[in-house]
Amino acid sequence: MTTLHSPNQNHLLAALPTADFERLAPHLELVPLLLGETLYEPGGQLRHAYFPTTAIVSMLYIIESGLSAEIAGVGNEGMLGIALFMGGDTTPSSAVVQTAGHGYRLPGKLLKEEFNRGGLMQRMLLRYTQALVTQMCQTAACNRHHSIEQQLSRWLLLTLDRLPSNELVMTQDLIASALGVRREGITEAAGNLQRAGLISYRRGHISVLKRPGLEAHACECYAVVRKELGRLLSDVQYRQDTAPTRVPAPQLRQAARP
Amino acid sequence: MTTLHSPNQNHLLAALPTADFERLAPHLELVPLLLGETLYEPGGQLRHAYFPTTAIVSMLYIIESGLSAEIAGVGNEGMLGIALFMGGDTTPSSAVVQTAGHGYRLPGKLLKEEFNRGGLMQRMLLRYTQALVTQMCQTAACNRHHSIEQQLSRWLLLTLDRLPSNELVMTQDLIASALGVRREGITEAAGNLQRAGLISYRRGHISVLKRPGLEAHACECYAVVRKELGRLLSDVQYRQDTAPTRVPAPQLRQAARP
DNA sequence: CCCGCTATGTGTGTTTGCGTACAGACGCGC
DNA sequence: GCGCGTCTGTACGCAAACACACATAGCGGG
Repeated sequence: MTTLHSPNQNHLLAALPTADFERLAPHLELVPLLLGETLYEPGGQLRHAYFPTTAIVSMLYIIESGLSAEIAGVGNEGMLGIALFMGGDTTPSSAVVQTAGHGYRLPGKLLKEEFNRGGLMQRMLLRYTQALVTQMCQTAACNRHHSIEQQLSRWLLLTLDRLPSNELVMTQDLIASALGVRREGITEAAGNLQRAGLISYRRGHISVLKRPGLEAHACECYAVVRKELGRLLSDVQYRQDTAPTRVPAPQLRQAARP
Repeated sequence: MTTLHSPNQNHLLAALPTADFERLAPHLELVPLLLGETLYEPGGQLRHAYFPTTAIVSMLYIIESGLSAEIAGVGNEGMLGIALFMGGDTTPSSAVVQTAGHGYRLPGKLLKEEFNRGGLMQRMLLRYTQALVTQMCQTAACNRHHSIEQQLSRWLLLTLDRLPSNELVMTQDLIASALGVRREGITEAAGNLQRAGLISYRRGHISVLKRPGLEAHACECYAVVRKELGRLLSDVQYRQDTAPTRVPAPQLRQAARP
């Protein structure tokens, strides 16, 4: 019998040394992450760290006027709750579930303790934070200089990389608030991509038809983030025992362009 | 006799426990940081960490087309070279001196060693990184949603907070590349601020005349960053011996608005 | 003191994305 | 299988910022 869910579906958890993992395992709680659910409120205390397995969570920054901007996305390659070990227990950004699925959560106190042991877990978490920072930088520059259509392409590709299928369940409204643009802007950009035969759209479901074409439409930002994520997280050693339930290798695929 | 320069002018160095500081001190090298000088090239190896004292350094992200976006600014409240202890020895962003002055540099290897001791230095560096991340998030959102004039106001205030005087030496061209906009955009925005009597401009020199007015012109982003920086770095304990040469207290002033 | 470099001011036309408004269309639940 | 709520497509006018082009002015070096 195969378990449907396993902490090892998350790359960070799967890369923990056996001793560390076994110490944490009893405290890992499987939680369903519902579409649109808010994991962190801006300014609130962080009670848990989340390790997504099949879900994707978006780190959003919301300004006074209610407008938002996505800072970074987190899938099974990462975790949420960086601030727990960075100090200061709160984040200024909110975390919203972008693709429904599951994840494991760990009481914040335990994550902090584990981090402070200073072992491999610490190294991995810091390395991951660095990858996250890279993503944030690229997003910031992309926001500034690239068109909505390019940004949409980038976003679709990054999201797709975190999913097993080539279809994503997602309304244009949600995408718009992730990219920090109007819903109509997404309608138009998505329309263009559809007319170009790259994607197909149907009320809340987007299928990517021609991935290479989409990559050509996207700005360089996609390739850069992909490459950096690969570089920083590539040398991770997975535990032996993860083999059975392990996801089909680091799920982020190779970028097509050099 | 008073020394003109001292590592204690940098808040992070000034907050190190005596034992830690004395271990590092012999390796701290005072370097002049020239206007426009590039400390880090994107993708290059990080040889040194920099602790600005009187200089201000801008972390810039430059995209393929040559356009840029400022990620964050670093003055004597912080340091450059985060990636050294986060893992992966390189940064995707470049670091450019925005206000000439001085700083101390430390061989990267030593910073890493010190970080890995896991003491107060580690806690401080992580805490500072968290503050930096906050700044990056706010900048990203600000890029997306606020006008050039608001962004310019924010930027002037943040820069001013890191300087002893109310004048900054800075061409519109440099500001433009920091904010990732056209030079003409800055000319226009600065013209408006000048006509409003908030600043005065003269070929490479900007004086802030009415700080409160400028704060009113700026978006919320300024106040948010200020507050968060204060919160995260406020509980720092300075060493006794820093008293003589110490800068006039945490130089970041209190935000005017609540 | 003058020259030349560089910084700054200004103008025109164009593009992108925003705000608003509304019509149709899909799909879920009853 | 019907209805309603939500999602999607489209259209208009507008504002912000862009690209490009050029005129002027300050400052430092010779």
